Amino acid sequence: MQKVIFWHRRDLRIEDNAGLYHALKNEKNVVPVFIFDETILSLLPSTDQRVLFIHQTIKSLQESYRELGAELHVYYGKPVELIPELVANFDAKAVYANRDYEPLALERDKQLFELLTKRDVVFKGSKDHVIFEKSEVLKADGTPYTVFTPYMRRWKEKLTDFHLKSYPVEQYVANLFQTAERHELPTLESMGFESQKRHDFPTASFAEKIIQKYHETRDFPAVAGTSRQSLHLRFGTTSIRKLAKLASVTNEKYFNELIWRDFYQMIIFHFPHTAKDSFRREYDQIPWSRNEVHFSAWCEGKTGYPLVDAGMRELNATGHMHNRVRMVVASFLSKHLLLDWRWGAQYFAEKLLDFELASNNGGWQWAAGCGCDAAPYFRVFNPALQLDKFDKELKYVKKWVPEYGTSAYVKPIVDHKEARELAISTYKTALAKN
DNA sequence: TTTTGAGTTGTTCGA
DNA sequence: GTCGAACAACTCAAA
Repeated sequence: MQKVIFWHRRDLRIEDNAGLYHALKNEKNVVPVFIFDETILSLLPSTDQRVLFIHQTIKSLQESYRELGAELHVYYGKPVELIPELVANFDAKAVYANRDYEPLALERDKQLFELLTKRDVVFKGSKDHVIFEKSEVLKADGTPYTVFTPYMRRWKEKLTDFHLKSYPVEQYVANLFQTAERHELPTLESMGFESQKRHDFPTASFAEKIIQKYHETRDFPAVAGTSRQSLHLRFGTTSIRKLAKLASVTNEKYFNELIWRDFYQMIIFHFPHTAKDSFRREYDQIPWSRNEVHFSAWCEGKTGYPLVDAGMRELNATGHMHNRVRMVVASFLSKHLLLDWRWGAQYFAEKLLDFELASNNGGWQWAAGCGCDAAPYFRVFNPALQLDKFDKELKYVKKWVPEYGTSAYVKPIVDHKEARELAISTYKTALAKN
C-alpha cells in the first residue's frame, strides 16, 4: 500500500502542526516519523539533557499517535540516508515536513529535495516554526529588514487573524496510516546517552498572569516573571501561533519578544554567515583575547562579579539562565574580558536547554555589538549597577553564590573601570581600520 | 537622490 | 539623591 511520510523535526506535537495538517488533509496513509540525527548527537556529551527531553517527548508523542490508531516510527541515523530508505520501504510518494531556517538544515533539506525529486517523490515543506518566514516581511524596496523596530511595525501591519489560526489537525486524523504494529523507539543508552535526569524541564503550560505582568517583572531574575516557553518553542512542543495569539491580546512587550524570535529566524535565513561570523564583518577584526583562565572563570561563575557568577552557576546547575542575566554575562565576556563572542555563544549552545542557533547568535552579537541592530560598542553593562537595579535584595545572587559577601568569595578578575576603558579603546581602534 | 528621524534592554558625569 | 546630557558618531528606513 502506498504511503506518505510526515517527518517531525522541531515540531514535536500533533496539535496545531501546520505540516502534519497539510499532509493529512491532502493525503491518505500518512506515517509519522522521527529521526535522532546521529551526526548531531555524536557531538554531544552523554549527559546532554536536551536529548533526554526529546526522548521523553517522542515517547509521549508515540503514545498520542497510538491513541489515534497510528504508530510514530522512530530511528537513529543520518536523515539524508534514512529518509530515502524509508521512502523505498514504505513505497512513499511524498514526504511532508515543517521548514527549518538554519544553514545546515537548509543544506540537508536541499540535498533531500534533490534525491527525492529524482525518484519522483514530493518533498513538501510548511511554515510552522514562525508566524512570518523568509521574505514575507520586507522593506518597501524588497530587501530584508536589519533593524528590529521597523520590522516589528511592518510585521504587525501584515498580521491577520489567519496567521494566528490553529490548524485543525484533529479533523483529518483518519488519514493517519492505521496499524497495530509497534516500533519501539531506540533507548537513550543505545544512542550513547544516560537516562539520568539532572535538570527540571519547564512545563508547556504556565499561568497567564505571568504574561499579563511580564513588562513589570521580566527583568528581575529572582522573580518567576518569564513564561519559560523557549524550550517548548525550540522543539515545537508549544505552537507559536497559540502563544502569539494569547500574547497579542495580553501583553505587547511579551508579544514583541515573540516577534524578536521571528526577526532572528529571518536574519539567519537571509544572512547565513551570521551562524558563524559577525553580522557586521568589520567586528571580526577585533583582536580578541585568548585568555583561557578568564574564560574558565567565566564558565564556572568565578569572576568575582556576583551577578555574572550567579548567572553562570544557574546555567551550569539548571540549563537555564534568566534573560536579563544572559545580557549581563554576554556583555561581560565580550567587553570586560574581550573574549570572542563565539566562545560564549558556544558555551551557551552546550548548556542551554532552550538553545536556538538564530536567537543565540542574535543575542550574543547584540551584546558584543557586532550584530544587526546591536548595542553600540561603547555601551558596556556595569555588573554592579545591574545588580543594584535588578537584584537589589541579592535574592538571586545569594541563591547561586551563597559565599558572596564572605572572605571565601573570589576577588574580581578584572577591574570594571579599567576593563571598560580597554574594551572601548580596543573596539574603537579595530573598527577605525575599516 | 537627498534628507531626516530614529534606533531593545546602558553608563557616566556633572550640575 | 536626582536629572539630563554626553558618550561617539553610525546605519538604517522611509519620506
